Amino acid sequence: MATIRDIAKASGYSIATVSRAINHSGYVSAKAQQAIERVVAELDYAPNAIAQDLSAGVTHTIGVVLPHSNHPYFTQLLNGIMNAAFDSGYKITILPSGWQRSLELEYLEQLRRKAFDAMIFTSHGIPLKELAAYQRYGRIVICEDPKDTDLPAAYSDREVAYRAAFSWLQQKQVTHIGFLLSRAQEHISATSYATLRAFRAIYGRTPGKEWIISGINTYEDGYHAAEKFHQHQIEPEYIFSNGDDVAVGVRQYYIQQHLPVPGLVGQENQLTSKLLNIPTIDHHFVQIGAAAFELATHPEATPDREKFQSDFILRGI
Amino acid sequence: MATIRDIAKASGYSIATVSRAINHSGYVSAKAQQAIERVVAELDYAPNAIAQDLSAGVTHTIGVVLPHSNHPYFTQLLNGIMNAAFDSGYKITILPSGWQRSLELEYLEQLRRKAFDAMIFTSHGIPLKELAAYQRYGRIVICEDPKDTDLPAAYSDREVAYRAAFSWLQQKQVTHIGFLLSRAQEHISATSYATLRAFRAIYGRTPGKEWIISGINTYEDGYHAAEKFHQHQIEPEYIFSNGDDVAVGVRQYYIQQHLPVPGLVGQENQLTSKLLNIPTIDHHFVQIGAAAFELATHPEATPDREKFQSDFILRGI
DNA sequence: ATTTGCTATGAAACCCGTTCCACATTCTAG
DNA sequence: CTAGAATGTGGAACGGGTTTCATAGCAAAT
Repeated sequence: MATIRDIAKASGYSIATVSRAINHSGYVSAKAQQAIERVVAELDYAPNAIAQDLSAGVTHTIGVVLPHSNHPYFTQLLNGIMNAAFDSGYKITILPSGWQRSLELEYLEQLRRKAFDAMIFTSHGIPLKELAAYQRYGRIVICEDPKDTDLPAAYSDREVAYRAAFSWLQQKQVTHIGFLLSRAQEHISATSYATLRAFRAIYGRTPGKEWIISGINTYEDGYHAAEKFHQHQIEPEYIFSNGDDVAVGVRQYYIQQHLPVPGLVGQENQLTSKLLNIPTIDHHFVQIGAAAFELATHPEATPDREKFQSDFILRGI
Repeated sequence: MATIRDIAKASGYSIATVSRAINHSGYVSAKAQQAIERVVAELDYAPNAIAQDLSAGVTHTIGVVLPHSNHPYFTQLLNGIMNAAFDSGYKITILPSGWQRSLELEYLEQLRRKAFDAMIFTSHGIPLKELAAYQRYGRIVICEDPKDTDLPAAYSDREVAYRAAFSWLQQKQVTHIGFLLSRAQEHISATSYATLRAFRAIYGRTPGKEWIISGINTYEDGYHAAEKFHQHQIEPEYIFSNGDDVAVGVRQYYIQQHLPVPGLVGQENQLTSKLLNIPTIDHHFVQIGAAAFELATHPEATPDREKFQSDFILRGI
């Protein structure tokens, strides 16, 4: 491949002039411009992107940490991020983590090594405090409540919709509710925490442990969780699920066992809940993804927190 | 940020020795190693990834062109690619294209400029011939039949399953079949072409134009396509859909209109078809994605074509 | 006639690593 | 004891751009 020095040599101008000509940064005579352009075309020259990045000290790349690529939460966030990135000149690099500490640290290390200009954590295994410490190496945006850290964040006020949902259930005089929550390590799962807090706010009590199953994310998880409820003779009137697919998995279990299907509340407002007429919660993750991208690429953004209202979508009354 | 020259200065060794110490490439005394490591720790030094890339002439990045991020075809391919990339040391950059020629060319330009080591086109708008011409700038892998080009490819032999499906329909004495195909520009849509060819092979005839609707990819598209059939008094016994979600959209339309739902055949073997007991076709795109990644990262691979058998999954007989 | 202010150009420094190669030691085998 | 091998080290080139700064030519302003 031809380099800028080749162009300089072949055109008879200096590399400085060639650089100026190529970047149209002025101070190039019409004659020089033409001569250089001809040589560029002849030698099929294109400036090396890595060299430019090195020189500029930026990569125009945002690393997006995705623990789990099948869950709609992440798909929706990613879509939002990509929409926003579309003609921003930024590239998006996907960093699958599976919530593994070692992987997350490895990606943060890449940030330290300037492989990315910024990072977006759609979710995280390592504590926020620790994450915040890496901000000195580059901008880090998270997609949940940043708590007492100073991390920029775009996230959903999940409790708004959760409370609406529980109020609705309370009005229907539903008392026995099963909870299928996300990750097992409850202290780091904002979702699970918000769910239970909203429940407590409306119902004034805490659900018994046997009514909660954690680590539930997929259709299959939902199916097995329902099985577990059944085996332990836990019979919820309603099951509050972490995701529409989860709800559908639950439903599938009861149908296959020829048991009455309990009421369901899903999350993420996906095709499946629409299809089966299941009430759901929309956290507007596509919007949140877009907001996260903006926060990542505009370090001077103020405020650097964006909280979105979640909506409870009533269906199949 | 500290650079390798800072470390050299502070430790009293040369940058060559520092580089060797950091990369453990030998010829460094224990004393030097220790001294250098201490300074590295003190100055919080980490080698700049861009500089390394420039020096090495590689980016360890694969660009993946995705026209459409919601369709399962792309999601599955991407998952396959990411699985394979996982601990390969490669990063995956997503390049949304919407099948737009201008965008695809822009991404190819980036390849030319060495922003990626290789590219995977999960689908493409520009002709294969043109794509093939860019191979001189880097490896380009496609996910369909490369035809008469020399592009490396991982793809599904769609016709195997299509024929199985049509044979099954023929045995059931189904004669009126509606087709919901993907892109409108039929000459570049391998899927649509394969579908119709398989039909012709089994049924010995070509479906009438009024039985084919193109540009159908989503649930909503399916819904509207069904509406169109209905409005034009086209009443298929079976509708062969481009994707499970499409099939579900079709079903939704007929149900909402209180019309009998025609038989359906989906594609991609997703949750939705499982749920509604709709026969479907599995093209194994996760595997294909993984294969595409391997082809992209092993330029010397032989053969550089991998064709996967598709499977017709019979359900709801 | 002199100063000021552009335009145009190129040498050289800079971004930050890796690696080649020359040179000095220190082993090791014959 | 000595030639040859292996270890340790650093200067300098290299990867391929951008940018600063000095210099020169030339026109407008004083």
